[in-house]
Amino acid sequence: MARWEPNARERLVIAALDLFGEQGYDNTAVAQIAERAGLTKATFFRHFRDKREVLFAGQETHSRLLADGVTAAPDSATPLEAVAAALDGLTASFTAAQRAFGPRLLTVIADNAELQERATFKRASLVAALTSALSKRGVPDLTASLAAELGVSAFHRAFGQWVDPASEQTLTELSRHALDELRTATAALA
Amino acid sequence: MARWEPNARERLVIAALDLFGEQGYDNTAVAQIAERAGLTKATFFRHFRDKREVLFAGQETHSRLLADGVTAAPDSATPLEAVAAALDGLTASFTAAQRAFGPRLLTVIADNAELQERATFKRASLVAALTSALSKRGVPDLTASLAAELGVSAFHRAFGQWVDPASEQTLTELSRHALDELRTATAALA
DNA sequence: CTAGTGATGTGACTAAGTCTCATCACTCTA
DNA sequence: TAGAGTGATGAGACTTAGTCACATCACTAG
Repeated sequence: MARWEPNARERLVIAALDLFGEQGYDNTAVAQIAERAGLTKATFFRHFRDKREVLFAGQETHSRLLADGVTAAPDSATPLEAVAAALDGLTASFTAAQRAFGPRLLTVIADNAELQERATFKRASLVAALTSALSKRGVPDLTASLAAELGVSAFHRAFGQWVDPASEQTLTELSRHALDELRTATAALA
Repeated sequence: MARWEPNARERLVIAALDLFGEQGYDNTAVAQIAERAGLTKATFFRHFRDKREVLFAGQETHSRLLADGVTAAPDSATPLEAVAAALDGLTASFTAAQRAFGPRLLTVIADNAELQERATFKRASLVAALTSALSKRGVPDLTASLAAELGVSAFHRAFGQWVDPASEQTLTELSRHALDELRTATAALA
């Protein structure tokens, strides 16, 4: 038998998602989340910087995956091709569990301004990570940030579709398709 | 003589900017800001939703200006031309006082993660306002959000340059130029 | 068997943000 | 001109996010 029940972090995330769904984010205290997970408030804050973060844990990993994907792309790849490669790496990392929790997660976030703010910031962090990785390949600043923006847009659109139980395509497929659409729309713009 | 000293809101903004600059955002309590402005904590929160908001007041106005600018653009205007017109309207609304406070404002924001998060969210609100105004003109979704993103990017780049005391160009000129550069970079992308 | 070590609990503390009620200076109206 | 609003403010209590110092406890390495 373990010293403590394992997976404290995961238990906290699930408790939080459940409670936010049942009562709303504002009506749920951190102490209550911790209690449902069999822990205390202090332990919650050892795992997450703040109350919002419990729904966004692990996003640093996504930034890393994107950056690594860009770095690993062949020198001959155009900026958008490097972004596409990075998206393949990122999307491949998603699990069925993440898909299953997706709809509830998106609903809870959509219902609360604080959470939308955090989500927006996380999105911007992904863009920044991609931009910086592209810059290191010698891509000019403006081009890099545009390509990064397209990549993250594609990912978010794809994630929204993937999470729909009716969807039958892979997250990777959806993401490639979304990036293609965005590239086309971009070409039509200028 | 007035019932109360006028311009409570403005006094709060200035007190906050001063104190954040002197002591840092985290080391400044709302009660302290209110005190320096000759008011109390409760009054502060009657003027601003939260502590961050004191540095971002009036941004709803910017969203409205952008949306109105897009709506007012001639039917014949392309999406990017409508965005350019909206930027002209927005940038024309900025005052010398805003330019003077700019550097301190940007410094304070750059030094604090909470404030960066709020700034990112405000930026996203501008993009959303522009996107929605473009959609109402019949611009397809993807095109609308891309054009909106370009517009807000241009504005932010321009604002950063304008606020530099060494700069001699108008905010409007800088913004037009930034949008041109972004359009060019976009064309090179696809 | 003992000295760590790392995750957790405890409880006190600060400050953000909310809320209710009182005040006060001015305005409008009879 | 008295008296009834009115709107911005003050006072102060209250909840909860977030921090911190210190204790505990179960396991591990020597």
